[in-house]
Amino acid sequence: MLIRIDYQSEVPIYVQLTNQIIEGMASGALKPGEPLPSVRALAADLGINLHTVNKAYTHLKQEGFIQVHRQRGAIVRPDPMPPADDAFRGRLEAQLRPFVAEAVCRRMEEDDFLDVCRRLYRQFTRKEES
Amino acid sequence: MLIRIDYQSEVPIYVQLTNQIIEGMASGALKPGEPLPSVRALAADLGINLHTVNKAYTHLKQEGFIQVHRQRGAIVRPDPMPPADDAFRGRLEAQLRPFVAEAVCRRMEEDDFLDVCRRLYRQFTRKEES
DNA sequence: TATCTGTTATATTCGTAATATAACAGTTAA
DNA sequence: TTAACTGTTATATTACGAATATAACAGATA
Repeated sequence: MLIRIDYQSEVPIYVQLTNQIIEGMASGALKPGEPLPSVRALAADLGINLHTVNKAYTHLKQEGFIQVHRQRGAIVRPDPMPPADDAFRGRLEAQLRPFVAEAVCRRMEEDDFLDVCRRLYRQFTRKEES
Repeated sequence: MLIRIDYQSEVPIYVQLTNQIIEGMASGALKPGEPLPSVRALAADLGINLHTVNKAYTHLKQEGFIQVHRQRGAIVRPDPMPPADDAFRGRLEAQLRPFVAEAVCRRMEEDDFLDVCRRLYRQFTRKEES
C-alpha cells in the first residue's frame, strides 16, 4: 500500500501514518493478517525516524488495529475489529461535532452534507481494494 | 451561552473555545451581531489566561466567524457566512476521512453511520436555540 | 480622568514531536 | 555458529506549540 507523508501538514507524522493505515484497512488495501513493513524499513522508505513509525504502530496496537510480535514484526489484525459500541459512537459524535457545526454555519443543506458523508463512506466500502 | 472547558482533554483550550463558539453559532445560541465577552472577562470567567481567549478570537476572526473591533470588542458575524464552496468541501472530506475509516473498520452499516451524521446535523438545525 | 477595549511585547514553564545513537533480546536464515 | 533481522528500551537533543504571567500601549467611552 502506498503511504505518503505531508511534511507541511500541521498533522503530526505519526498521526498521518496511523490514519493512512486505518484507511487502508477500511478500504481493503490492507488485508487481515497482512504483514506490515518493519519499523526500520518503513522509516527508511519514508525518510523518517524509526521511532516515529514505532509510535504509530504502538498506537495502532493499543487500539487493536494491528498485532505486533516482538521478533516477527507487525501484522494487520487477522480477525474483525470489535464492533462499534456506544462508547465508540460517543467518541465519534464528539469528534465530528465541530465539523458538522461549521458546515451548518456555511449553510450546507442536510442532504448536501449527508451526500458528502455517504460518498466518503462508499470510498471505503465500494471497491474492496485500491 | 454556556461554555465549559475540559482541562483533562488533549484538545487545546483555545480549540475547545473556538469549537464551542462555532457550535453556538450553528445552533442559534449565538445570534448574528451578538457581542461576545471581552477577552479579559471570558478569561476570568473560565479561570484561564487572557491570551488563550485572544488566540481563539483571533482564529475565529481569521476564518470569518466573528468580527473584532479594536475598542468595541468582538461580535458574532452579523451577516451570513460565505457558503460552502469546493475548497471547504475538500477540507471537510479530508478531516472526516479518518473517522469514517474507523467506523468502517468497526463494521458500522452505511445507514447506521448516516443516522449518526443526520442526528448530529439536526442537533444544530432543529430547535434554533439552546 | 478613570475604565474599558483589543493589541503587542517579552519571558517562562511544560509537554509533545521528531530526530539521533546505541544497545538489548530473541528469531531466522546463511 | 554467525549474521542479519525483528520490536523494544534508554538517553539525549532540538524544535515548536500551549498556556501562563506581567506589562504596557492606543483608542473609545462614561
